[in-house]
Amino acid sequence: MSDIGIKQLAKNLGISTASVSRALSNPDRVSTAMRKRVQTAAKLAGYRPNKMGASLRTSKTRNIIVIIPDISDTFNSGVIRSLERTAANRGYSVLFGDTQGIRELEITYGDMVQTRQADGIICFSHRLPFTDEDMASDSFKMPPLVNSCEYIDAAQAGGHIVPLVTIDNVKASRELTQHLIDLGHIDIAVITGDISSPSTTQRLQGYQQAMLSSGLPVQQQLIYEGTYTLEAGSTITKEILLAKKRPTAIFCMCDETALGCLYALKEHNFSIPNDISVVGFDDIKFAQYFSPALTTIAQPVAEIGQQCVEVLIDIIDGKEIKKPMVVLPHRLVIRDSTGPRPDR
Amino acid sequence: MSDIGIKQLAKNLGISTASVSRALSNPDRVSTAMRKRVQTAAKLAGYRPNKMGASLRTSKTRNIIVIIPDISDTFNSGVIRSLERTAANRGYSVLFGDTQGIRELEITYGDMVQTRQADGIICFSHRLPFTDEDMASDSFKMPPLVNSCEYIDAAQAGGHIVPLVTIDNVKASRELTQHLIDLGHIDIAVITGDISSPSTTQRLQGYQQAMLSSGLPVQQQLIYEGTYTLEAGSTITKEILLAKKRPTAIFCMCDETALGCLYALKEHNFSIPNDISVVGFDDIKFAQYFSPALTTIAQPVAEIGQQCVEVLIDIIDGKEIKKPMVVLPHRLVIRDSTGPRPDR
DNA sequence: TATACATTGGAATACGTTTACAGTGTTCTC
DNA sequence: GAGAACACTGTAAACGTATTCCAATGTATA
Repeated sequence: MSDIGIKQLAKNLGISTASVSRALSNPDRVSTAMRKRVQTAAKLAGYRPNKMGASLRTSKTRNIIVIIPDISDTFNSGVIRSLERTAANRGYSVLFGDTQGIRELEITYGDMVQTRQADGIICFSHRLPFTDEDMASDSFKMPPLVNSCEYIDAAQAGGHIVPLVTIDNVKASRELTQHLIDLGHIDIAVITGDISSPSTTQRLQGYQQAMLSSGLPVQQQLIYEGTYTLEAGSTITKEILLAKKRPTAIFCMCDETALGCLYALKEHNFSIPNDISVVGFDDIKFAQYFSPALTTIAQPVAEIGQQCVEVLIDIIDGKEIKKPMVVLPHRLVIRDSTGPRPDR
Repeated sequence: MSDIGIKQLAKNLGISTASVSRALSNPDRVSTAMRKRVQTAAKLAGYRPNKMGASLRTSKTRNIIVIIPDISDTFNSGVIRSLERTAANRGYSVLFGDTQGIRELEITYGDMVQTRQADGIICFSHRLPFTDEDMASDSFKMPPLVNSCEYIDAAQAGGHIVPLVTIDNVKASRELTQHLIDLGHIDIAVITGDISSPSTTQRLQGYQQAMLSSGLPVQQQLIYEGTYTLEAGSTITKEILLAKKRPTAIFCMCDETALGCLYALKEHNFSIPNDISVVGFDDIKFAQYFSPALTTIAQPVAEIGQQCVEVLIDIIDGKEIKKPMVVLPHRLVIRDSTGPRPDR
């Protein structure tokens, strides 16, 4: 803990700094005697190599910057935890940038690779964290970057391929909708996420596909634009209840929204699933404790986080990536918030 | 974005690196003409200063490491978000270390200040992230560190005073218990958090104080040792229901536990608050959407995060800190999960 | 025995920045 | 108009490490 540097340590031992460095970070390039001597001396003196110095020399920071619109979102939290864990195992630290969806902040955090504060980026947004200006420049070089859960349009990315770790949103959404259709539901309302995000679009697609392939009409007035929040679920559900012809099922595009939805329904004395069925998406840890327990799509949170980091590190290490897209399996979890369509 | 350094930029402009550095980071120490010239050239060339180099020189990283047992805990998430935001405003980045309560990981992350990867630490644990061995060493110097919500025993800290940002857990717990007592409850069960954490002990104290000052007995068999999790709430509640003499109220030491508790009660067809009252602690964003909406103690999440960062940066900047402990106001939020003691 | 070869340690350098110090020219003061 | 004060810029030395050369030593080969 004493503020000792490699030079001082070398001097104490009467050897060169090179030997110290080797003994500590490349132990096999040095004799056993030397290795032991240096290592014990280092421990004794409480020597801690200054990572700044090392980083400057090697131009590797062993940091990963995670750019995320809302770090306190429950689904994200799960992924984050896994990210951090995997990164730590691989010898990387994780920095977080919570952007609140603000473009300017995205750019700021995106810049951290350029300024050598991080070796790569994991992004939870559908936009790249670089200015159009930067990306248009012909000297632009895409830094190591992996996207989590949100597809980035190749056009927006200026032709760059952005690796992606995700589930198949279309398919998951189709299955979830099909589950409702199988229960006899015909009028199925949807509360979407932010309409600008591809995950929302994809889930909407899945919904439409399921409806059409069962010969059911897609009713535009049943599609409500929301956000991935509790509040949206609550307020929009009230709106839905005011409709002349009420749906018998509500598809919420995330679990938080579904909780808001359940809340509003119960507030108005609807019985779930007897009067109205509700489904969510994500399977956050609370979902099974909701009342009623929520039918939803479970995303493999831990695997998503892990894969993001693995792929990113591969890119950082300059390895060839076979597939730019990792699609992980989801799971339809049927609980108590869905039931047969009520007779009218 | 082109990989250009300060030297090259200086050479291009036919000036010294000193002038470039000054023009960019100390603009007032340079003539207007020079400033403009350098700034436009820098922008044009896409020059991004290498922070590693700067850090090495200044021995400031502008990083803060946050050591936290569970990053995905809903209460923590809120604080984290605020932390990150405040830090960013003050020009600091935040690194996260999720320790899962594992001692070894705490140490690893605690070491990041010694290895110059961060300037200070914000800690969410009741233990310091240093080995006893290190702390015993007389060359040990406490790095800038602030504790969030958890008191650290001075003895454990080897006599060091550890700044703390928290609410008054004893008082909050007392008020919460008093609320139940005011409703006529006498047999009030408690589901604690991890018994090793001071916040739990303090909340327990508050409970006992309230009981005693109302002349009610503290019944040891009503105090159940749990953890700050959903699962604990659910399983322990079932245990409580099996007791010969059932309590009429349950005090859960965090909202997640309370949700688990509500779940178990409903599963066994208890009506809340008619049969049993339930209170939580924290007021996580879900609390008001629970059914019934949860009576709880609201912690000022945003302020906690902000204060932690402010105090830490003051310490880093070597400022004298007036008070080593910042106690923020909490708020008793009465919702629908509590009601009068039922007649038996 | 002489030569090639493997192993090991040391000296020096580079990474990219900031900053103390020195130097130059300009303006101000009396 | 001389000297001081000032504003600005350049020179060069760090910061702490990893690594590339080289030299030296010991070891196996011809």
